[in-house]
Amino acid sequence: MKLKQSINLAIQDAFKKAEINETPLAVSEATKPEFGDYQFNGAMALSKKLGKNPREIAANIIENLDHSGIIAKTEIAGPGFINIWLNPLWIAAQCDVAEQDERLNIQRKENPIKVVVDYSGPNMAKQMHVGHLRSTIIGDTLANLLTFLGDEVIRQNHIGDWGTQFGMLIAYLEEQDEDGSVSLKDLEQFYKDAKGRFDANADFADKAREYVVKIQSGDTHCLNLWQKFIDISLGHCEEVYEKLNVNLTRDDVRAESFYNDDLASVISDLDSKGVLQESDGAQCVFLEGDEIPVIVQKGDGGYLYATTDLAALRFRANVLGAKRISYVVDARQGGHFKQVFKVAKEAGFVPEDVKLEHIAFGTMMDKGGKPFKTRDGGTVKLIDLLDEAVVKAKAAIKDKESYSEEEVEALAKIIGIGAVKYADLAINRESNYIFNWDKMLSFDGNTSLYMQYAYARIQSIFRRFDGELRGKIIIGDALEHRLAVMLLRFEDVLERAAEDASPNQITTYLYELATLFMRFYEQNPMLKEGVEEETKMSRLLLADLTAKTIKQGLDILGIQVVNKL
RNA sequence: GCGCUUGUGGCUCAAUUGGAUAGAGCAUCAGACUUCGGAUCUGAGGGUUAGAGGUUCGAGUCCUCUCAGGCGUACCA
Repeated sequence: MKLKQSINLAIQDAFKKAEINETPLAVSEATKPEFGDYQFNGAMALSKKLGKNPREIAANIIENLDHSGIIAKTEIAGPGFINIWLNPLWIAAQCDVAEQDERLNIQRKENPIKVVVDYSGPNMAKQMHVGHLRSTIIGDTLANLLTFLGDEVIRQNHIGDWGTQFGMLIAYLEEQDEDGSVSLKDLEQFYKDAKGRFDANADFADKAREYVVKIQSGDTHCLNLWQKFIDISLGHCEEVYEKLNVNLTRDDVRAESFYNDDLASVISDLDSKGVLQESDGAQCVFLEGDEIPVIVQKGDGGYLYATTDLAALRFRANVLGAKRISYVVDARQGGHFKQVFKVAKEAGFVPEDVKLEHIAFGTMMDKGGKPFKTRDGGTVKLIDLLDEAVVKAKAAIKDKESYSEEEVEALAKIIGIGAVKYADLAINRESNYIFNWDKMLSFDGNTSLYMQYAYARIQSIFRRFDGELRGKIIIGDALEHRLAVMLLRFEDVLERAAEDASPNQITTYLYELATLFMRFYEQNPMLKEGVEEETKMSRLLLADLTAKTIKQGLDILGIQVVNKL
């Protein structure tokens, strides 16, 4: 249900009838219940243009506004706000439609586009660490969201599998003379050991350098070793994705190495476009207004990550046909992407109408506001963090006796992982955020557990209710009215979240919805004695729609729900 | 130095993109149970939105300056 749009249409209609020849401002949600459900603030803005008092304009709009359909009541307030109350019968009917519909009456986009979402992007030489968490789950949420709304989403996991370090790593792997499963169990250790060997032994170092050249020139033996290394390393990532309930598979991997053969043509194309310049022996593109150029080829002929990114942009726009390309990458790389996007457009690698965006996010901090590290200052492995979340969740489960061991295990997984993801997604992605176990595993406030609790409570009602859910929703009081309007807002929220690529708009909405439901639940009994059948059914239907909305919202965030908690 | 970015109650975060009296949670204090799941709900106190100017009907949001933090700044990714 595109609620806002429906109201906007009514306003537009009123504008026409009132012969106001302007495009009205969009309505917004009322800031307070006393102000109705929605408010129109456009009268003030028109005051100067039309040379009239805003309240006069507002009155004119209201006179011409249809009060027999969506809108039940309006009033002029303050300098010229129009407060709008929606028609309870209309709201109820819309909720009924949503409740009956698998997609909660949310239509797929009429004009879907192809969107590339580039996220996660782990480095194969190392294990995934906490720094990869945000990219992985924010990107996954965006991909889920756009898919749900009807776009054709192409997930791209741009893994780092190319570069000089791999010569050293595969040379060391070969020397270990085993299938790699043991020594590669801990990639950090393996890297350290390889580096130690590299520094201590000149012959080994020579061999490592030789292997770099060999991989890049397609030597079969070295490529096989490299492939083996990548397979094992990628396997570690997949373990993390599995635990995180993230929808990334091997099919989504389009590694740096994939673009290797395109790099020379990136340079020659830039040259033929006339944007290439030599500076200090390196091949550069100088952008207007920037002092430092984008270096695309080093003095020694080697390529850089800007080169690979340009190749990837070209591929995504032209071969994959993307109209929107979203990079979910740390905010610190903002400068890099700004430049690369500019070069890509200037060189004609990407058509003008393709939207390129850097979905930047802040750094994860510890309680003291410092970058998140282990006690001895090392990076925290993501897998360790997730395992710890499950352990902590298990400890937090009450009444463990009433569950089997498997059930506790399954429950702890969903709760623990869900808590980590929710806590991250609930925060405006651009700001740094403070990682706090106690807060994220709390049942109070805007947490995944509060949401899970609300959901489980509704499921509990339906376990007790052994009838057939029929009848229809009747708005009985102010609280039910607010709850119903909130439920109908879901699509607007999702659209906005998709537009801005900001998952926290979804979490904020879900929290408001759950809070409102809890109040409704306390105040309006369903299964208790003395509740009339009609009222009971209406309330059950509202509860059911709330549960479905929470479930769908969490599903987009990649968080599972449980029926019992 | 230059560039980007952030600054909102004691703490952690919101604020529908310029709208009305800046909202939540935690913490503090005070209430509500023969619990449709109290892991809940109701209420109270707590704010010069870092500071100073400006733009306009209207500013946490836009502009300028100042202060304080973070990050980036030519051949790593």
